[in-house]
Amino acid sequence: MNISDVAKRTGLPAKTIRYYEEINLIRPARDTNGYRVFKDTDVHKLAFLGRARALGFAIEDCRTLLALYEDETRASADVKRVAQDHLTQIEDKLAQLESMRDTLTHLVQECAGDARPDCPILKDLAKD
Amino acid sequence: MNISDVAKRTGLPAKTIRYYEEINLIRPARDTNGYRVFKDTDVHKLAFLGRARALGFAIEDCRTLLALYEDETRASADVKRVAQDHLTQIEDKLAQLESMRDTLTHLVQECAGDARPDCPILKDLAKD
DNA sequence: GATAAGGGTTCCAGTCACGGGAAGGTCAAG
DNA sequence: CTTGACCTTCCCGTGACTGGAACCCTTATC
Repeated sequence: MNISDVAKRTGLPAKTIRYYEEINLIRPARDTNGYRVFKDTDVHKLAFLGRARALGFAIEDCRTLLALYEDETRASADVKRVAQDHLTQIEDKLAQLESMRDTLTHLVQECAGDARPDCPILKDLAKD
Repeated sequence: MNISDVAKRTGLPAKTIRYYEEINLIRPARDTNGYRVFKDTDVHKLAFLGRARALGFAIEDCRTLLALYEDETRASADVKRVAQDHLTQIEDKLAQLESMRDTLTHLVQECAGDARPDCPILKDLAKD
């Protein structure tokens, strides 16, 4: 299978697939003409990576998860720890964004949004 | 005032202040020895920028907001639009993160997290 | 007068996970 | 034989800094 077929199947851009090879997440074979040749296992790994990325895991986490996936003697605790750490980071980020949203929502509501220069948003940003 | 004093006052790292000068957000004067010399207006601008960044505004938005702040004939509608657009982006990001959090929370709960290899997290990532 | 500490300066490289685009090789169809 | 759609590698740019090297300036101390 060539790269564009794999891209269609996995939903990943070809660029991304090449990048994943470059950083050794996958190692597709090569045809005599230099084209990458993907086996089902490659496609499967890429789909795995795509889903892990969609859950927000960093590339290095994805590498770890893939290694755990391929290690049949893994402990589920190792997987859980990676996921739990990531979940904690997401929750931190959420709290931060919610705080921003709350402040911004308030400021936007206060602002008349007309032709006059008076603006509580700027006033807040410029407060001493 | 030298850069480290400004860093203390604004809470911004000196590196960041130099960066803001490099991209022309501020233009501090220079002493004969080459040191940056910050006036109160510079410090004020930097504090403004720090607060805008803390609300998640992109640097280019900060540039716009600063320009609006300094333009006494601005329309508050222009400020509000920038803030509203940013707020919308934050809400999109929030929805995305919440979706990740929900999925991850569920998966983490399902995972035994013990020495056995069986793991619903990996199972989910590897699903067809 | 030498030196050391603690400022300051510039410049370069790295971060993260790709995306865009150029230059060029390969393949199947008409 | 050419056209068009593939494929390849390589290099640059993204955002907003951060770290570090190499070097200059000032002040205090020995």
